Amino acid sequence: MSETPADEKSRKPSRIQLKNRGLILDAALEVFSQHGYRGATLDQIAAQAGLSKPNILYYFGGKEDIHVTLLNQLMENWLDPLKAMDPNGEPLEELCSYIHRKIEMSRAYPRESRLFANEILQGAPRMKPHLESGLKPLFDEKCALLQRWMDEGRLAEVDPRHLIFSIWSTTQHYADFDAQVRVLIPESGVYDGAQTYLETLFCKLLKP
Amino acid sequence: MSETPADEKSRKPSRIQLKNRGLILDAALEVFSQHGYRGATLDQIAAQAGLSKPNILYYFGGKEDIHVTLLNQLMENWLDPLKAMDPNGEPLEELCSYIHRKIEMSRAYPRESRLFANEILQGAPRMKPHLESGLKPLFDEKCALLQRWMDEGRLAEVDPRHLIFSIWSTTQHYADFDAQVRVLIPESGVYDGAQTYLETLFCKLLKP
DNA sequence: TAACTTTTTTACCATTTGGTAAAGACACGA
DNA sequence: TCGTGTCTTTACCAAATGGTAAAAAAGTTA
Repeated sequence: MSETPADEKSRKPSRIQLKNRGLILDAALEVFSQHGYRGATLDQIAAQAGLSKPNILYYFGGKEDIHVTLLNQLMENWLDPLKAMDPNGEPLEELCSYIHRKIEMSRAYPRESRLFANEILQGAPRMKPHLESGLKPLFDEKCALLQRWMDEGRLAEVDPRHLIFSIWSTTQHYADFDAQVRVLIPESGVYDGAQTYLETLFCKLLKP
Repeated sequence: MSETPADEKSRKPSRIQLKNRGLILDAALEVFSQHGYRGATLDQIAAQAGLSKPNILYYFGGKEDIHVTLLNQLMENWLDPLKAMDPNGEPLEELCSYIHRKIEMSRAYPRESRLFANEILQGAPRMKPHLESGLKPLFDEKCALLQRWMDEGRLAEVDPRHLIFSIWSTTQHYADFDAQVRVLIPESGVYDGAQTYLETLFCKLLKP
């Protein structure tokens, strides 16, 4: 009669379940984003969450289950800024605000960025399907949109695919390579400088 | 009387030592670059190298020793392209050929790029000293050079530090996020497209 | 409060992992 | 070919790791 909370079928999660699953996912995000999947241990996650290891396995089916849950959650939020690029907006404006959102995400959610980076670095073993089914169609759609804007002469002509790559890489760099950035630019306010610089970079490139 | 080959003092490494240390380092590069330090195992490295685990520990002091050796080796080659930026050259030309060299390294040495990315992602625990003593001075020097060029009106004015970051991130992206790039651009010839795009990007930005 | 369910802890276990000891195989100069 | 030092293998080990069973504790509800 009783069911594991992790079970899809379980009716409504109790207050305690909600709280603890949240604690665990947050702890796991911390640990996975720092050490990658194989480098992270359940003990570390347990310690970070302030729970015992068996208690964690009461809420999740196992290490992999936690990781997959995190990646699924991530994928949704991660695509949002790109989705928000409006086909009916002003091209340059849309791109600038896309860049702006991406930098903001890098600043606000560096752990998520590193979790993603780790997964891709290691060959995306648990995420390739998601990339193909979720990211690829969106990517193609937005590439087509950019191409249309270029054909209409509203943006300078460049390869839209590499354009998107360069936006991703430059913005995520500040989260993913934080350790390096901190060494080279000890002061704070790095993100503000990045914001200004990247806006210039892409505006100069794309102004028709 | 006999000494470990790993010992600094050992006279000259024998033919066998040279070959096997090479095999091991190459195997370790493969494994570490894919799984990060904690995710890699000596057994994997041993299998990849075609040697037994104890045999590997005959040539290196331990897992960490191998990793550190790799990182040291890496650091040298990694700084070369930046070092090669000539203060007496033509600014735009120097920067373009720097970008060119960086892309070539991304194409030719993706494992090295991922090894580095992994280390930084995880907070650079074994590399922070190197970053401070090796990279930082060079970075500052080249930033000053770029600033001078800008002051002389030979380059457009931008923050040199973010300029360098953006060159690093865009070029290394193709090695580090290879798994993602492959999903989104299945064809070959990605690097040629990147070369063209990035040259446009930075030329438009920097043309005075 | 009594009965029942949900949550947490304690005590384990099998496997993997980094590493070692010591015997055996090999290379090579005298 | 013999002996000496170099290299490799076999057989281990202690610690760490993902995971489980089952009892104890804490909530919840009638």
